[in-house]
Parts: sequence; structure tokens; C-alpha cells
Amino acid sequence: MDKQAIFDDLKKQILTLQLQPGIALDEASLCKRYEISRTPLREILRALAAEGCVDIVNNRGAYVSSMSHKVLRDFFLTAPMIYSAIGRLAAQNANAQQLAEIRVIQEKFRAAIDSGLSVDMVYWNQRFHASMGEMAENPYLKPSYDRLLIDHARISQTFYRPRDPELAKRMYSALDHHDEMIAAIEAGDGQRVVDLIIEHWELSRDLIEYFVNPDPLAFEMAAATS
Amino acid sequence: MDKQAIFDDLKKQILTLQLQPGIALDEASLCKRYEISRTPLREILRALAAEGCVDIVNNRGAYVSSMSHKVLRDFFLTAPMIYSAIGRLAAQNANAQQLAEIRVIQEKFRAAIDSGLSVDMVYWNQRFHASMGEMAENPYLKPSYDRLLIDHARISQTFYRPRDPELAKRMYSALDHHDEMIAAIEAGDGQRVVDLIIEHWELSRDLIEYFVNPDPLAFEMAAATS
DNA sequence: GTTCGAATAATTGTATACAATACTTATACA
DNA sequence: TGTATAAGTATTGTATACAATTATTCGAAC
Repeated sequence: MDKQAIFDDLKKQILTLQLQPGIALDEASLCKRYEISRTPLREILRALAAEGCVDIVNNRGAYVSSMSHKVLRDFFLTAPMIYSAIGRLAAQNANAQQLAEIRVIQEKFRAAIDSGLSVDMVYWNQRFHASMGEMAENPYLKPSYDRLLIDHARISQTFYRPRDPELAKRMYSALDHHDEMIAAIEAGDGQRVVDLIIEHWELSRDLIEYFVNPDPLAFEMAAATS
Repeated sequence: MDKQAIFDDLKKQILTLQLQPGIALDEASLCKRYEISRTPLREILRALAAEGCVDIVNNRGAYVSSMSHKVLRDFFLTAPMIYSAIGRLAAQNANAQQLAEIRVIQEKFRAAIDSGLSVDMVYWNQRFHASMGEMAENPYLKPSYDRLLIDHARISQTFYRPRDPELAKRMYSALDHHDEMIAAIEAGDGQRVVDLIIEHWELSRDLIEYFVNPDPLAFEMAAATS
């Protein structure tokens, strides 16, 4: 397993919550597990920190980046703007090879949904959107976009309940959005991509809000009667 | 000189073009110069790479990140959006301590303009805008914003001509914008901050365009007569 | 029983030696 | 003279030992 593979492995575990937010990443045990020495491992941890997966505290090691309430708020504030911008640029700049790649990823995502494995769903969904980020090819937006995707994956998973049939239905809606996005990107229709991304975003947002605040009306009524 | 100080020193040299884009950053000579061993120096270089100051190529070392034509285009495309968003958030979130800090920075910028030292102007201007980024306190926008600021500093400096009196005048306009931005942030007037940032941006953009393409009409005429 | 502090253990940070890779130069051959 | 190849040099990547810092444990005093 080379450095890049270890980096990818850790990132995947973080965004699928197999490594939970806030957990300490001890150097010695990771070295043992991946069979490398501390020097390259530390570089990997710092690379993950640069992407926002990991927080490093001086003399106190690395931790999977936490998900505070403020983070959630900033996330909802920022994501639509960056996602839209990336979508428009992707439609303008995508080349044939990138389109071929995203189609492969989309099929993996489809298979993950059919199989019902939530970890795979989260992972391939993330790969789909990361692939759009590559297409946009804008070095200034990319770092923010990647950061948003990491937390989007983790936030979604936090509230995901595999038993809920409503969620399964929505997964297929997301899959349809992806198909339509690919078509719009191929057609170079930036506005259509943006519209789809907004629709896609609202699906995701509603899903999360549903779990964060399942019945806001009940709260209002309780307050009124107190 | 501790690690943070060395990081700051290198970053300052990069954004003031004392270290020019594309130049190789040899580990051995930097170690000698800063009197540290290669391990911490490599971490510094990787931290700079994470901010977009430096590009690292496998087995071939670190280079000051280059400024291609594409970069310039992406920059003009992206900066207004991110700058506006940061400005609005800064007005919403700034606290008293941050306002005190930005005032100190603004005075250093004023002194730099009065002294006519372009390196200091670029540096303190950058620090002013970075300070606004801190106020915005949005972890998703920050990485993109910081990246934009690095190249903004370098692009401005590329086209700066200290002898041109027109430029000196514009510097004082920029200074006034900054003063007004501080006032608007203190008043919590997000829209006013955004308006000022757009005005400020256009000043900067016009300045750069003036040097990139000093007389577009002449070009048109030459084409017409060919 | 609790709290404070010192000793000890564990963990991170740095220096340095060695390994692997890339670059340069010199020489042979066309 | 130009090119290709090989030896040698320089530079980056990794492992490991040591230093510095932080965390834990144990014991003593209150």
C-alpha cells in the first residue's frame, strides 16, 4: 500500500464515518497498521488536515475533524453557492475522458444503491460529486468544494436510516439527478446543470432537516401552550 | 525562528514575488538558511502547498506555484463571488478584537503607502483582506479565499509600476475603501461591505487589465487593417 | 475521600543516516 | 557533431534514534 493508497483509505473511512469525528489518530498504531514509518505517515495526516478531514493540534496529535453545530450552519450557508458555481464550470469545461469517468462512477453508485450498502452509497456519491469538481478545473474553488463534499458525506450519513423506505425512494431520485446532470454536462448546458444541482441540493437538505427537526410545528404548539 | 515564523517568512516572500513563481525550493539550502533539519522544513513546504503557494512534484521537490494564463482567467472568474461572500459574513460575525486588529493592520498599510515601498504595500494589503477572512469565520470558504488572496497579491505586484503617479492615486483610493469597509463591518452593514468590495475589486481589476491590455482599441485597428 | 504534585509512561517533534529516484556529465559510437 | 548510454552526483523519500512535550499514575498531605 503506497502513500496515496493510505491517504485514500483514511479519507474514505473518515467520510463514511468508520472513523468518527473527534476521534484521535494515533501515529504509532497507524504506522503499525499500514506498515510504514512515522515520517511518511505524518505527511499523510498533514495532507488530510489540508483537505479538512483532520485537525492537527500542536504536540497533541491528529483528530478526525469534528462536526459542530456551527459547522452545520456554515455548511448550509455555503454549499449552494459553491455547488452551483462548480456545476456551471463543469458544463463549460468537461472533456470526453472525464465524462467517461463519471459514467463509471455513476454505475458504481447505482450498484451501491441496489445493494443497499450505505457506506458504498455515501462513498460513490461523494466520488460522483468530486468528479464534477475535477471537471470544473478551477483551482480557486476546488479547496472549498472538496471541504464541503467531505462534510456533506458525513452529515448525510449521520442522519441516514437504512430501514426507512422513504429514504430508499429518495436515493433513486438522487440517482436520476446524477443521470440528468451527466446529460446536461455533456450537452454543455450550464444553466440546466445548476438547476439540477439546486434540485439535488434541496432533496439532500430536506432529508437532513427532516431528521434534525422532525416536527417543527409540534415545538411551536408546545411553546404556545407553556 | 520557529516553524510558524519560517512558514510566514516564506509565504511573505512568495506573495511579494521575492520568490518568483516557478522557482525551485531546494530543501538543503532552505534548511541551512533557517537552521532546521529537513523533517520540519518538509512539513512547512507541504503546509505551503496546502495553501496553494507551492507545488510539490513527486521525487522532484517543491516549486513556488506558477501563474499561468489559465490561472489569471480563473482568478477573475472566481474572486468577485468569494470576496463578496466573505465580506457579507465578516459584517455579520466580526467581534471587537478582530476590528481592533484590522485597524492596526490598516495603519501599517497606510504607512506602507506613504513610504512608497511596494513590497510592504502588497504585504499589508494582503494582511488586511486576510483579516476580513478571519472575521467571516467560515471554514468552507476560507481555503478558497486564502488561495485567491495569494494570487491577487502576486498578480497586482506583477503589473505594479512604482513610477506611475496614476497608480499612487489609486493606492489612496484603495486605502479609503479599506477605511469604509472597517466602518461598514463595525456597523454590521453587510450590503455596504459587499458594495465596497465590488468597487474595490473593480479598481484592482481595471488596474490589472490596463497593464495586460494597455490599448485594446489599437489592437482592433491593427486587425482591421491587416 | 479528595486534591495536589512529582515521577513515570506515552506521544509528538526533530535530527540524521540510509535508500530510492532524478539529474548531470563524460565517453563511446554513429 | 550529435546522440545515446552509463557512471557519478545531487536531491528527494523513508526509517529510526533521540529530544521535547503531554498524559497518566501513584502517593502524600489535607
